[in-house]
Amino acid sequence: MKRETTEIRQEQIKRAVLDIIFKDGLDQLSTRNLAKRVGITEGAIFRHFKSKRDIMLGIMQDVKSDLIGELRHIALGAEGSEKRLFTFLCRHVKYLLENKGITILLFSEAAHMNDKELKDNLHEILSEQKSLISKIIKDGMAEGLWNKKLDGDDIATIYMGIPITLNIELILNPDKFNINNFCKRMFILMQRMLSK
Amino acid sequence: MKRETTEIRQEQIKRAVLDIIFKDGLDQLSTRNLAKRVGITEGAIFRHFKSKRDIMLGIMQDVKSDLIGELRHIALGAEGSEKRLFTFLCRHVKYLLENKGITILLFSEAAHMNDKELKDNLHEILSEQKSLISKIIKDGMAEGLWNKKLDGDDIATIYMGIPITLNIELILNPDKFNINNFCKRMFILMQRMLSK
DNA sequence: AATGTGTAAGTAAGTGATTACATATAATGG
DNA sequence: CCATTATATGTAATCACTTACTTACACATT
Repeated sequence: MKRETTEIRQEQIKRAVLDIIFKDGLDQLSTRNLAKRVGITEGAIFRHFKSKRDIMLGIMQDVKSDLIGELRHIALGAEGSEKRLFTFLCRHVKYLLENKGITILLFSEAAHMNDKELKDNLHEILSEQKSLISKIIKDGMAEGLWNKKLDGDDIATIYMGIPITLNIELILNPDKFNINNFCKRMFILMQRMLSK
Repeated sequence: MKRETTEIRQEQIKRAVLDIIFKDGLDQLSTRNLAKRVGITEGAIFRHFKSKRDIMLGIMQDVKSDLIGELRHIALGAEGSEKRLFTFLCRHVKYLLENKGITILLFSEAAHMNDKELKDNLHEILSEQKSLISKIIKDGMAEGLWNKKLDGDDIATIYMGIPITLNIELILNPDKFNINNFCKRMFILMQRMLSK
């Protein structure tokens, strides 16, 4: 009967959620399995989170503060647009690789769309990413770097597909998919799309 | 007690699956709700499919024969690569718009990855799409239309993000998202990416 | 002694699937 | 052509099981 503080348990539980999702699949994400993975009983889970839904909200909150926080910092930074776009993309990819269950969790929430708060959170996360990308692109156009006639939103749409596709490949093709320099390779294609 | 043939019921049931997924969300997809939507009882569902899993397999089979069949026909057709790429993309988008639950269904199967047959089906669907795209791109390069130095697989990766992103936008932004000329707009960006 | 963290055993509700039985439609034989 | 038998499609009730969550109680730390 090892005891830990709620703070520690909460982190362990959120970690376990992502771990289960990526390694065992979404259907294995029950409070039973979650408890087993953390090494406590099911009841203890509810000592640290008032509901399963609350765990999900907590994870989304982490994404907002960790990932979005960093991405915002990059996008609004002082570097040139080209550098910012590259750093942004690489940071984004890195985060997804370090938190492999995140994408599935987010999109499963989109698919189970009966919870307004969860859906709003996801919407906020994605639209913020998109608008940060749009910002970088607009800056790059103003700098005279990229073609001004392009629609920034369309570019952002294409951009958003990259991390999602990455995650799907990671699930379906964990061995075969070439992850080396992934962000660099994608960046080059984005650059070509944007060029004058 | 209206009676219909198994063939008709099977179609109705598969339709209802996609309808429920897109309109009510994945968590509403129970055999109970399915029966209600079709207008029969739960037991009757199992008269026409031996399991819920079999319904999913049936839908995947439809995707393979309908969508993939058409895409293959386009990709391997006699038109120029540029025309084929455009037609391919537009057909792909059109299919997803007409079968709005499909993407969610497919990727939820990827997320619940404990069923090898379902996962293999999904893998087959996606990798076939990718290789058809790669084919078109390779042809275009051989025609001297596009930059030969580009990695066809990377382009295909970017391409695959387009339909997925489309579907996510449809769920999260059903009103705001601009669907007009979507395939044309995406095609233009693809073209820029491919250009010499 | 008080408080925070744990456990074991429950709950009600929902799941996919099966059962025994009913009835509509088609096929058959006189 | 009609009565009878099969067959295909339907229903209502129920199955065993899983789910998220709760309760009553125990024990560790301070």
